[in-house]
This record gives sequence, C-alpha cells and structure tokens, in this order.
Amino acid sequence: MSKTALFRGLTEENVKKMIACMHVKTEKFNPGETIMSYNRNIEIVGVLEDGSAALVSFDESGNRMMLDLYDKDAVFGEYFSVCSGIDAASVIAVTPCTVLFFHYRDLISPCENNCAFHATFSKNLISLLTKRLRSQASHIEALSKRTIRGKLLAFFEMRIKETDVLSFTLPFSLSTLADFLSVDRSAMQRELKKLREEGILYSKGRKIEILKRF
Amino acid sequence: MSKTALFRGLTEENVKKMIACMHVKTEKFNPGETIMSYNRNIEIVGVLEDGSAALVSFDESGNRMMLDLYDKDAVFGEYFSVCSGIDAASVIAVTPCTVLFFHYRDLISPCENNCAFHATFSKNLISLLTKRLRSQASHIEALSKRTIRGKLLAFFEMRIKETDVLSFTLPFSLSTLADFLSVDRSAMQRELKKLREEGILYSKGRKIEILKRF
DNA sequence: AAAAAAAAGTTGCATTTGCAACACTTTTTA
DNA sequence: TAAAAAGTGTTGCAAATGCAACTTTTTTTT
Repeated sequence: MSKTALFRGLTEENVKKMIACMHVKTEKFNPGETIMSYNRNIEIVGVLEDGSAALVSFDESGNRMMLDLYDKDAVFGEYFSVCSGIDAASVIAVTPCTVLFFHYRDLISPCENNCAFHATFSKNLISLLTKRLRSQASHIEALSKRTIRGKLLAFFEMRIKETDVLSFTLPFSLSTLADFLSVDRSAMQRELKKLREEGILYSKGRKIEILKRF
Repeated sequence: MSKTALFRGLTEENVKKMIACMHVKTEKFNPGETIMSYNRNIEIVGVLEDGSAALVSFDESGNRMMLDLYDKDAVFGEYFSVCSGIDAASVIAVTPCTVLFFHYRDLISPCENNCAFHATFSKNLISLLTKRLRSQASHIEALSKRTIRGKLLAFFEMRIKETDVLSFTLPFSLSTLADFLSVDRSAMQRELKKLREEGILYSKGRKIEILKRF
C-alpha cells in the first residue's frame, strides 16, 4: 500500500489514517495515457508510486518538448511548474504508472494533532522535493551546453554519476531523448555517429557504452 | 533580523532561539563575489535574505552558463544541484547580497521539542523549495525552445506572467541573459533587432517592452 | 572630469543544426 | 502471423546560430 517514500517511517496504521484524512486517490495508467493536464488545476499534486512519466509540451512549430522526466517517488503538478507558455503541458505515462493524487494544501498542512507523525511526513516531502530540484538542475545543465555533443555527454555523465556504470540502456526512445535535450533527432543521431567514430562511445539503439570520459 | 520567508509566522523570540540552535551564520557579499563554490560541500545550504545571485559555471569551450538565478528567499546549495560536470559551479552575487547559511541536516530535522514551531518552519521551507522548482521549470521551458527567438519570448512571457506588466528592465545585463538562455550574445542581439523590426517588441539596452503577444 | 572597463550593438563568414525525405528495423496491433 | 506503426539510421541542402572582429555607448573607477 505505502510503497511511496512519502510515507517512509510511518506505521501502516498511520498511513491508512492519513490516506483517508487527506482523501488520497490512487490511479493506474498505461503507457501513453495522460496522468494530468496543466490547465489551471493548480492545487492537484501527483506522486508517482511506480513507473515513469514525462511532462510533455509542444512549441508553436509542433516540436515536442520533454520538460521533465519522472521516476518513482517524483512529485509533480502544475503548482510546481507554472508554465509560461500558452501551450498547455501534460504529464504522460511512459511505462505503466501508479499515481497517488493529493491536494497541495493537505500536503503542506496535514490534519491537526500528532506531531511526530507530521514531522516525518514533512521531512519526506522535503526530501522528495529536493530530489526533483536535483533532477531539474541536471536537466538545466544538459540544456545549457551549447552543442548537441555537449548536451549528450552531459546527459550521459549524469546517468553515470548516479549509477557508477559506464554502460546502460536508455529507459526511453532516442526520439524522446532528442526532445528532452531539445535538439533535432536526426542531428542528434549524426552526432552519436561522430562520437562512435571518434571512439568516445559505443551505441546501438538505446544501448550506450561510454568508452572515454573527460 | 528575520526578513526571510523561512521564519515567517514565528515569533521574534523563537527565531532567535532557532538561529542560535542551528548555528545560522549571516554574511554579506558585494556584486561579483563568490557566495558558495560547489566542491562537494554537500551539506551547506544558503538562503538569500536579500539581493540577487546566480549559479555560474563554464563549459569546456569557456562559455559561461547561468544555471540558475536567485532572488530574495531563494534556497541554494550543492545538495540541491549536484552538477554532473567536472566544471565546478559557483554561486555569485549579482547585486549586494545578505545570505543565511545553514546545515542541511539542521534544516530538515531541527532541534527536538516544540512542534508547532517546527511545523511552521517546515511549511515555510516547503514553500521556498516549491518556488525554486517553479523557477527552474520556467528556465527549462525557455531553454527547451528550439530557436533564440523562442527562448527570448518564453523568458519575457514568464516575466510578464509574474508581474502582469508588459514593460520592464532586465535585472542583469544582456550578456547575462544570453548566458542564461545559453545562446551567443551577438546572435541574441541580432534576434532582438529582428523582433524590434517586426514590431513585436521595443528594446534598448536592458529596457524591454512587449508590443505583441501570442 | 578623464580614463578605463564593461556592456551594447553590428556585420561577414564559417559551422552547426534543423528539415525533409528516404531505407531499414523493431515493436505493436489487428 | 500479417499488417501497421513506431523507432532507428542516413544524407543533401537550407537556414539558423556561433564566432570573430569591430564601433559605439554606458557605467565604473581613479
């Protein structure tokens, strides 16, 4: 029931109480399904209990932008994004997802009494928000590189730092990666080819192996 | 003393107690001075009491990247960033700054006892982290536009959304804006000129006025 | 108030990137 | 299991961007 890091350190009993008190709703989504649309529903917050999802938007030319990628325990919602654009964004399931839905106000000031309880919950929430800040920061770092090569290598480097493994399979398609890095897919493939030719990495489809680091 | 939103809703007395208990240090910085260097000092957290600052880094070609911009009440620190790159980042004062320094562990689990106290504090912290998430999200949205024009307009649109005013003066130089949007400064100026010629905006130096919105 | 430094503005040219249009492969659906 | 759809890989060409070099303006320092 309480697989979420948000409830870590709480007793089964307390979790049940909280879920009832906060009117938490659990829902499941298949890949491609819309988990949430950002249309001024500011107060709804989602927590990814399981699966992976993405915050997707389109620019005026129809280019898809992956504004954010969500893994287990990711906290998301319009309240945390407030996109400038007219182009509404949506959270879309990438793999099968289980999502908990909260109201923001319940999340930050849960029902009265019972201090130890709430202290733990708040601490968990802070930890999850911090995780999201880190994730966004590394996205910004990749996007801030001036070249496709720089963006790719920054993205790969970040994965390596997380897992300490030089060889991995992307959890999404190369098209999705191109949209995450905001570059043209074919131009990105061209750059991947160059990187292969220069012996900097091996790649085939979603399989990547870094051979030289800087 | 307690101008920070972090202490909002707490009595003067409690704030004093907390500052002592958490070993909070206050320091002032002049424009251009380094507030914090990201060299694995994971546990130190800064809160901007006053002024504005930026998270600055350089890529291998020497291009400056403004990874993040901090205004009053911004929470920052390596714990919230964990940059992938070898190129260490630094938080640099843009205007004169007053900064509070905490230890992360104090921040998330403050000294024992006194519940209402901590609940308020945590709520404040959550609110500040949320603000940072929003700020990063709009940065990502701007960076994700495929063209310089798109990036500029996304950035301007975000400012307008915040303040509801179509005319404003940038709080930093155009060079800094170019580094924030990760584009070449002269190419950005060229695009600004085009936007002027097309009657989409008026601009002179840091003064911007949006004439047409989409 | 003069000198120095920083920022803004401009332009030609080289390079990178995006676009379009394919062929080929893998995965999904009927 | 055949057909359709999605994803991968490639290339020529056009357009956007970056780079370099410079002038002019504004701000800061002495």
